[in-house]
Amino acid sequence: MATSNLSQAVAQEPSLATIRALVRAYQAFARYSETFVRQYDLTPAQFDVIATLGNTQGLTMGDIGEKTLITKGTLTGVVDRLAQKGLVTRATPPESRRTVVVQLTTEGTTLFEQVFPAHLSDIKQHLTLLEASEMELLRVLLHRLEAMF
Amino acid sequence: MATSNLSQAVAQEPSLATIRALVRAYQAFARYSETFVRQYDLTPAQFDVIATLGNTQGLTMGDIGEKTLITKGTLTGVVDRLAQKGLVTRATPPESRRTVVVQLTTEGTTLFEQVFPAHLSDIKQHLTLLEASEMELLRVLLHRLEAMF
DNA sequence: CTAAAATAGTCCTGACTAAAACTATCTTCC
DNA sequence: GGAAGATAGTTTTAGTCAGGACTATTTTAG
Repeated sequence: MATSNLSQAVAQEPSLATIRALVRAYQAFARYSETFVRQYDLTPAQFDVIATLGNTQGLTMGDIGEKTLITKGTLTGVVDRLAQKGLVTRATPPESRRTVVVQLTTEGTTLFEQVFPAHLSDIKQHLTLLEASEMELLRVLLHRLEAMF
Repeated sequence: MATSNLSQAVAQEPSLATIRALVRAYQAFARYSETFVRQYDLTPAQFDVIATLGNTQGLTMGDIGEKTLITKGTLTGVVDRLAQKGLVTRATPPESRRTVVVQLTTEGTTLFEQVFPAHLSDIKQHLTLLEASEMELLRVLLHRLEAMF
């Protein structure tokens, strides 16, 4: 379901077990998240775009790409499919005819209001087994790990 | 470069900052790892297969899929490309003509012996900024996080 | 004011992703 | 031993991914 990227290789080296744990934890979360959003007939990328557009007056392709980390070439196709489903519209503002503003339709907004809070509360429920202090510690350690690469 | 899967959405909810940190740390590592293996003209998936086949007498497609978490349909294409580069061979053992045993060629073994240890020591060098006790703590917390999904 | 450079999106290519359909080969069970 | 079911790989389909080429605009500089 997701790129395993080294998890297997790294497993053979005991001192790198933390990296393996990182990959596994991420994959577990990504798999769970994907299963959730697919209940609404959305791919993870499509959900990301919907979630990003929620509570805005529309964003340019560039803005969306920057926030979701989806590269522009890919984003064109993702927005194509969302538009085909009737969840977003594309518009070219007259004052800047080379930009494209993507906005949720009424249906898109309705879907956003269903799936987004549902997903967040769903994730939060899963996290109750870690205490707040542990959660904070984990967050800090992950930040430091991120900074090493 | 990798699926952002919710990282954007989650960012808006302070209590879910740890999930965001998880996604970011994973992405930083995955991006780094990918850059490394691409120096050897390998994709992450191809590297995973090479690393899995190293120090074995050959594995079946099923075995490789199980260890790398690459689904069988995808694996067919990955092995195709590795075979085309001359890094692996496919063979059908006479005692089980429906299985395919994939094995590193001499060139594949040479590449494995170059890229695998190099990558491991490279990663280890990046990890020196965390102390052993912190690394262990992070590993344990990640395990617990993984178990929640 | 116009030529050159930068910018915004789209399109194209090669690779990976999962899932499901399909083929070929075993195994099981009667 | 032969039909039914399970298993191993391949193929197909739709979507995502990065990177680079391409088009159309806008901006900058001379």
